[in-house]
Amino acid sequence: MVGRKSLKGDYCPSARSLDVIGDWWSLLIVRDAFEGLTRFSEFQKSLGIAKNILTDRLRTLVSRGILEAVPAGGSGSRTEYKLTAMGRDLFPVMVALRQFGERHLFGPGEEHSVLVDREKGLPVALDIRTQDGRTIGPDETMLLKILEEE
Amino acid sequence: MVGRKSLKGDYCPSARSLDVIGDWWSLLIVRDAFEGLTRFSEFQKSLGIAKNILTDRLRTLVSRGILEAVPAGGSGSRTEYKLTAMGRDLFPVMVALRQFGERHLFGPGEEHSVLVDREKGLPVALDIRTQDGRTIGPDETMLLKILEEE
DNA sequence: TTGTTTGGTTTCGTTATGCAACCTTTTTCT
DNA sequence: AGAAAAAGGTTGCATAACGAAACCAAACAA
Repeated sequence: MVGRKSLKGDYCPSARSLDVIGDWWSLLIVRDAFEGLTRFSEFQKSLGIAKNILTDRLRTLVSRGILEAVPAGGSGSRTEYKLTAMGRDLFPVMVALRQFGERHLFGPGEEHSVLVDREKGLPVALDIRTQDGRTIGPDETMLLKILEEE
Repeated sequence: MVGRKSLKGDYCPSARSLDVIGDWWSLLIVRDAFEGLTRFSEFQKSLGIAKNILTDRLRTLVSRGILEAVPAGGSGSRTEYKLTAMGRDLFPVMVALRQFGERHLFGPGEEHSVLVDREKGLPVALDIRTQDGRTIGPDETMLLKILEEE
């Protein structure tokens, strides 16, 4: 292996995103961060991830601007890992993954957690829309490619 | 390693989704499939992935119901890999990743491809909304957890 | 101040990945 | 039809990523 391929230079935004958070653990860490976990041990307990790997992933997520390492409130002190503004912008990705899972990955009658509107307690919806408000699917869209020149 | 941890049994739909398409290559293959690629060689050329890995990923995606292997039109014949209905339901995930990338992973003035409404040619939007139509962010939501019993 | 938890690092063995060579079946060219 | 090329893989080997467990220093609690 010459090293895992990097997609940094790809013109496709999805590819670049995967380059940043496409790792198997990274999005799970982000998911937990959305649920309020901040400490090394919390992530480790929640995910069952090896400590050396968690160390690496947290560092990477921090270096990429998804998480920030802030000194924990106390005196000493230890660090807490919190989502940055950029990290919070991953919310739609998490919701999209969730909705896919809900629809396809649970048997009938099998229970799962549900993301709800805090105010009314009703499940949230995610949709893709045109500028004039129509909800659309993959077939009603197309990709406008930009060709770069040297 | 006793084998990569499986999240199949997790009650969190996001986790299960990641279990199915959280692999580094899988979502890139799905992305290409959304762009109309169907053949082994097309994916290989587009992604620069090693052939043995591509073989493995295509098989896995088929076995999980994301892609289907259909005999190519001709006489012989070779197989084409197409998104299933379930696979097409990954569209919001792709769009969410794309929007994140567009917002954070390109420098100002740096060009990238854009997903547009086929009819009007305008960029599409993705948003998360309550049942009564308000667009909301992570702070206005909460997770309703289901505790399973034995 | 002694012990315990937190937040790691190190070592080592296993798994995943990439590369290149090879192979068989289609398709294309003549 | 026959030869050549391309498609669609498979195999073997080298290396990088990963996981488990042991170890360790700084914080914190008693």
